[in-house]
Amino acid sequence: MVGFPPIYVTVDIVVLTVRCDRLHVLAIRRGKPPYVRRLALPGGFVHQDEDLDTAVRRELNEETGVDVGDVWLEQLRTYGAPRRDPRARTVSVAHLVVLADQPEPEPGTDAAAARWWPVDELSPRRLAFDHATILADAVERASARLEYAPLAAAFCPEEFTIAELRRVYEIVWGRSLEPANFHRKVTGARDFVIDTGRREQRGSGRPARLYRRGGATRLHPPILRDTGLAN
Amino acid sequence: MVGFPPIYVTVDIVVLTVRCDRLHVLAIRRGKPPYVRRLALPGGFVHQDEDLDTAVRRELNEETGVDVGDVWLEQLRTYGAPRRDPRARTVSVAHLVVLADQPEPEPGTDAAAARWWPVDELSPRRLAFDHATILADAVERASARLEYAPLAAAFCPEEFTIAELRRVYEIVWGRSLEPANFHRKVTGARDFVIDTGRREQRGSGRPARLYRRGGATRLHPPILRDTGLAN
DNA sequence: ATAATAGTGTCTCTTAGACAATATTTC
DNA sequence: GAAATATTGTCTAAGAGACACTATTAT
Repeated sequence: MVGFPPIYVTVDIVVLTVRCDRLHVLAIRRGKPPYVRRLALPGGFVHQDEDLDTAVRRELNEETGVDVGDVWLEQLRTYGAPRRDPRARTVSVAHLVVLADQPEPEPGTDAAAARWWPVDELSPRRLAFDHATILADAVERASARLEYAPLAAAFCPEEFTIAELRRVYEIVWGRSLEPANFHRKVTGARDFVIDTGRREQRGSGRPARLYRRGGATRLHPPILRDTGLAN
Repeated sequence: MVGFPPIYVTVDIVVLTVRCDRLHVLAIRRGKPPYVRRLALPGGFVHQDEDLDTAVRRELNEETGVDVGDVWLEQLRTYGAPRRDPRARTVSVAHLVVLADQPEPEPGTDAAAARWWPVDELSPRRLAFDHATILADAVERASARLEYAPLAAAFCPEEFTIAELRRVYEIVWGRSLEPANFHRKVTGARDFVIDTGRREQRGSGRPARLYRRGGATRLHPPILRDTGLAN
């Protein structure tokens, strides 16, 4: 292996959630150069004896205090432009994590610097390194996953109403969906959501049934975002 | 950056093509341990000043003599289990490359060891490292891409008939498609294929129109593989 | 009763899929 | 003409989308 200068391997983590009807991402304000005072995605070096997703769970816990028990976690893609970090050659394996709405990270811990930011307020200039690209790729991935995978439920609490599920689609896709058709679609798909039998009453209007996430790994047929405009 | 032992970063490349009506992958017989005489995917170390896809193109050219001008190249995913290579800790960024049928790699060159293998003849035990997993993931990715991306044309020569395009789908998906419906679908999708005006005559039967790949990056609506069975 | 939200019915239009029919070539 | 393959026509069924309608709660 001589002659091949080693490269630092890191993980970067795009943690998405929905709060106050907006898509949010977890980011940390940098305290030192490079990119002082800019925002960065949580992440860090992969340890010598650690699998990639193990590193993701460890960093997430260390840096943000997020409990990473049973969350949506998938590898996004790897970013390796030679000068993406001015200090040294690093290759970063980016991951996507999706959570239900969480309280703000605990103050007074290592996680204090981490905060939720509305994604649409993060102009590319506010982010360090190539993190704007990574974030954009993550949002696009989440958008695409909603079409045919049970990702929306990962944005919701354990039990949720169909309207809550629909709001996730609407917020991530930035368009409204027909409540009636959406309802039929997701309740009709086999094992996509499971009726708990309970109901929720939050305000005016007829109380909605509460559902849990079903065991299906795919939604078939998918809910397509567009009507061909993207062609 | 002290305290973080560096990790070797490599690229592994799954080069797929269709020859003789079967899906083939380019693989190299290993000459030394570990995994002597097993088959390995082409690949190698990422150089210090090289982007990831630059490394892919360089390795592909060096190891297989494949001309990597205008081919389908996409990043697949990154494999980083701590002991995936018994010699040292390596993280490999796997890529998918799709080509039209090529001649056998040139004998007498560095590429001599590389050969095309029918994918369905490569039992996991014949492959080195975690390359069986990578190959399986690559085939699954290609399968999925065919549904909504113009990947099939990458398996075909510059100009192709609709029947050739359909054969790609049939071979990768392992099922037959209705020629009439497939024809309507792909010729009807905007900018998916472009009629050259020419025709090809290869044997008996009415000569088929020749098409080129269109500029569309998406096929909408997609051609779905299954009818919900995968749910 | 009215407002509000949940959930169902129904209609139309598009598309997939099956398969018949036609077109154009070689033998 | 017979065989083979390409391409178009036609029918049916499923699903998407629009929207009317019913159900169940709070005020």
